[in-house]
Amino acid sequence: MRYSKDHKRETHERIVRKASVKLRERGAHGIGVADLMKEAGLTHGGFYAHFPSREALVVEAFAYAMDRSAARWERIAEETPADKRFAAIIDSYLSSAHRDNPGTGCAVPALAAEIAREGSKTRKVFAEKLERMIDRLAGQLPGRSRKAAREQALASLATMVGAVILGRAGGGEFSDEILAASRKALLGGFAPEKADGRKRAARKAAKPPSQD
Amino acid sequence: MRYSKDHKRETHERIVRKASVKLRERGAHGIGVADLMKEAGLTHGGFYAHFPSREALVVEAFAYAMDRSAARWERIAEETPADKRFAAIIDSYLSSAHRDNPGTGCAVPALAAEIAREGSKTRKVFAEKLERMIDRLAGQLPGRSRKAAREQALASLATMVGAVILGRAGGGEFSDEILAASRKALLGGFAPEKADGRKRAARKAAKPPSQD
DNA sequence: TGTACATCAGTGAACGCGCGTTCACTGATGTAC
DNA sequence: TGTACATCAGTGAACGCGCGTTCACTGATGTAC
Repeated sequence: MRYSKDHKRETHERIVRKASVKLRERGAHGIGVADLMKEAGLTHGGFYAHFPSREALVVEAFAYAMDRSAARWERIAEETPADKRFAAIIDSYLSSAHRDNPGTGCAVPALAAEIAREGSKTRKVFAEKLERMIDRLAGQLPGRSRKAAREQALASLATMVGAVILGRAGGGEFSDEILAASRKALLGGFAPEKADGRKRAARKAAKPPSQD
Repeated sequence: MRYSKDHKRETHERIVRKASVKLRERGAHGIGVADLMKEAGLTHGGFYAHFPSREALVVEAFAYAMDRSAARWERIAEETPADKRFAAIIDSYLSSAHRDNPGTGCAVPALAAEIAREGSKTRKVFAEKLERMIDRLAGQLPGRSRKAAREQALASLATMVGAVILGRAGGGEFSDEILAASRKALLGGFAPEKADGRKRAARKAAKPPSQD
């Protein structure tokens, strides 16, 4: 071998990682192959040494982002006492930081509507990754039957995803309002993060926290 | 005037109406000017006699669809006893018929994620139309303070939008499951439409019901 | 009422640009001896 | 250890296609007289 054993794999992963950020920020059709490669510090010609098509990268980057989200939830669960885990996930998901940084946030609010229009292969990847996320969420709801926990996880995820999408699209005052109302609905009135325009602006300027 | 007074206005409206269906089905960037005009029975060259740019049509078609959704909720409210109005809207929104027919359904789950990436002018139109929808929804929650009704309407809308998006992207068994779980969460266990794969297929084949 | 004229909604060819993809080439690095 | 060679990750020019937009033209219809 002419390059270190892992060289190509590392490049491949770097492309996927950088692409997953840009795709969440700009949408599945919002950025071209040349820009995607530039993000990874390469030129566009080399792209096809790593992926059979642009579409293949989109699917891989999307799957990567969803795995990161599930992993993040696992990490939050490890770091939090059992009875506060669900609330900790909700608070993180419905934070203004998550809303304001789609590139490092959950891929579902950023890309699910576009996934719905893709072929069955892409949708299948999505469905698999989504199951993992739901399992992680349902796992933080003890003292219920498996069925009841799953039901609550599904409905909670719907609220979380809808709130982040609406918050991002609406902007302004409304944007804080819908996060707060959704948090309240999911956690029963507990609302640690107050809506605050200045705080929002400050967070936006700060280094984006990872929500992966 | 060479043509009947309303001729141009009628054509304009027909383009907007047809475009609003296709845009909801295929996304804001999923269809071209030529196809959009073809839908209205015209050729692409005439487009710029009606709209300054493709973008302008997208905004207009989007606003049109959201107005239709708010109007639809008003109509449901008129036809339903006061204490069942909220449930009637939820049931309609979280139906498999709505999930399976994005083109005639609510524009929010179809297009909100893309709206979030548009300029402030588009986002402002979205925010205005969304307020109307929220008012209509909050209006069906009597016996609460205005503030409490609005909060519940916001959180409910988040759940509704998230459930339809996830249902569309996920497909299969999951798709019925998330609608049912969300309905249960919003209405407290009342679930008139059972998850049923065959029924879903049958509805899909049938003429799409309007969810506008 | 009938005829000549004016208007403009709509047509369709053409343009320019961006983007996904291809391909001949380069040069850095590992291997053989 | 040092040198010649082989490999292939990455380069960048080029191609072809689709799409938004422009524009000269058409022809249906209303108006003037």
